[in-house]
This record gives sequence, structure tokens and C-alpha cells, in this order.
Amino acid sequence: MDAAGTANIDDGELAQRLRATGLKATRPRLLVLGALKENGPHLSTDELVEALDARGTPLPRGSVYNVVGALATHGLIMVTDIGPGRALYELAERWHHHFVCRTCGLIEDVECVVGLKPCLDPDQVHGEVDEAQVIFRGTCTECRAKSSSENQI
Amino acid sequence: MDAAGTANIDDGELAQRLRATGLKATRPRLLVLGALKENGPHLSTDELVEALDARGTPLPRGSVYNVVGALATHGLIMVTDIGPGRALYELAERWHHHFVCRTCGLIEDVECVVGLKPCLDPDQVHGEVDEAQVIFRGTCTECRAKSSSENQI
DNA sequence: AGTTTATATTGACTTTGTCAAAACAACGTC
DNA sequence: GACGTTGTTTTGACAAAGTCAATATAAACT
Repeated sequence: MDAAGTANIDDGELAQRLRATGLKATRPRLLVLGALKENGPHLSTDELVEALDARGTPLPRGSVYNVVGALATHGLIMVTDIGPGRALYELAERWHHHFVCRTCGLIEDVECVVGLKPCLDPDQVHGEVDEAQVIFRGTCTECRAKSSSENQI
Repeated sequence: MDAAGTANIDDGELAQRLRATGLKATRPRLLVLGALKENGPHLSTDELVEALDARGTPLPRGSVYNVVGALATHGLIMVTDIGPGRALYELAERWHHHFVCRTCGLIEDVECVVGLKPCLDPDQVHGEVDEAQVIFRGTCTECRAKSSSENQI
């Protein structure tokens, strides 16, 4: 153990955010939030596990699922499903959407014009909409360039 | 074998739609399309397998994945991921979206105001968007009623 | 009818996600 | 600053979801 005991734990902003929602500021939760904050805008479950590993603070897969579940339920992170078995986690800061390239799988954040949830709210729904998640699909510039040059051969 | 050989196969509209996209009109494909057409607006992988079973024309799971993969690639069905391991298949007729109740899991179709793909098309994306999938999340009327009455006790 | 070629099927496998029970740590209190 | 309560993590076993390569089969063209 090191001198300060919980030395590595950032007991600042992230810990406060957790407590503000009624969640305890536990090590695994801070680690996950930290990884999301510093290891890219969006991480898949796998990438999250790897990132934690790479940072020298590995967590068991089960714990990761546990943690992201809790964080998502309390609105601290947003989860987007961009395909079968492809959940995407990111800090819930500004509300935004995603563009996914069908060819190479590239994922790009797309700012939401409205910026607040729910950004769209159809009347027809029999219930209360609190969030509208949009996934744009298509072909990224790079893949378009590639495929057109291939066709020219 | 029955007299007509391929008697059960509807060699009409569905078969033509398949050929129109360059796909062969095979039995499993027609069965899947048929099930989607008659067994509800949207089916999960599991429900699809069950529906085929119930109709007396079971298909192995692997084949179902195979078929829906091909149909989706060629735009004959639409696939929506409404959560981890919860793919949703339906005939690609009118373009529409979905509302998912966070509490009971109810899924409701939401007509798209635009009705054509892509119904939304942000400039910011570095690529060409061909489809914008929207998932509305919230609480359905029934669950709202339930939870408010529980709180009153 | 025969041939080509796409497609279906099988079965083994990987990945993804869930769950219950026991171990543990965070937080409020004395 | 230790104590106890209670929420969390961990573990490990499991279930579900999806993939893949090789073989068998059937659609569609001639």
C-alpha cells in the first residue's frame, strides 16, 4: 500500500458527480469514468477493458458490466448500440449522436443541433420520451474514395 | 413431397423483391420474409426463430442469422439495435423509427415525418449518410400510470 | 436435364452478457 | 479514528448471441 492509501483516486470532480446522483464514489467507478475521460470519446466494452488494463488498473469484465450498468442508469454515461454486440460508452457531457461507416466501422460524433435531451419528441408516442438517440449510417469519405478508385481499374 | 414440389413457396411479390435485388429467391429467405410479414411488425432473432417454428417451417439459428444478414445488406429488411443483444428485424416498407419503454421494454413504431431515408442529414459528417435511425427512449403510458400509483401508497 | 454458382446447413467455436453468493469498501455515526 | 450498515465489487459459473469454415444443397441459366 502506498502512503496516502487511496492515492490514485481522483476525489474531485468525478467523485462528486457520482455522489450527486446518489452513487458511492468507488474505485472501479472512478476508474471507468477516468478511462472514458482520457481514452477517447467512445469506447466499446472491449476497448474499455483494454484501456483499464493498459492504464495499469485492470478490472474484471463482470465488474465493468456492473459499473457501466450503474453509471448508465444514473445518467452519468451514455450507451449507444451501433450493432449486434457493439455497445458504445461515453461520458454524458453534451448530448450528441453518431455516424457509423458501413464499410470500415469508423465512428464519428455528430453534434446534436438541439443539444438537450430529448432533442426530438414525436407526439404519436404513447408515453413520455426522455431521449432520442440517432445513428447515422453511410460511407465515410475515405471509404468512398477507396471504392471509387477500385471501380476505375 | 407434394404434387407441386415447391407448393408452399409464395413465388409472388416476395420472391420478385428478392430477385430484383440480385438475390436468389430461396426457401429460407422467403420463409423469413413471410414470418416478418405475418408475425408482427418487429421480431427479435429469438422471436423470429420461434415464429418460424410455430409456423411449421423451422430454420436453424445459423441460417436465420445468415438470411437476415443477406436481406439487411440488400435493403429488404431493416435492423435496429435497441439494446445489448437485442436486434430487431422488420420488413423495409415505410421508413420509421422506434420508441422503447425503459421499464417494460415495450416497442412501438414511430412514423417518420420525412418517411424517406435519410430523414436527417447533418452537414458535419465526413461521409455520405444514407440512413438515420432514431430510437426514442422513455416510459410508456402504462408504466407511468403504474409507478405513480405505487408512489401514492 | 445438366451445370454453374450462390446459398443453406452443420457444428464447433468465440464473444457478449447475466446472475447469485460471498468478500469488501464507502460513508455516516459515535 | 474505529464501527457498523449498506451498497458495491468480485468471482465463477452460466446463458445467450453471434460467427465461421467446410460441406451439402438448391436456384437459375443454357
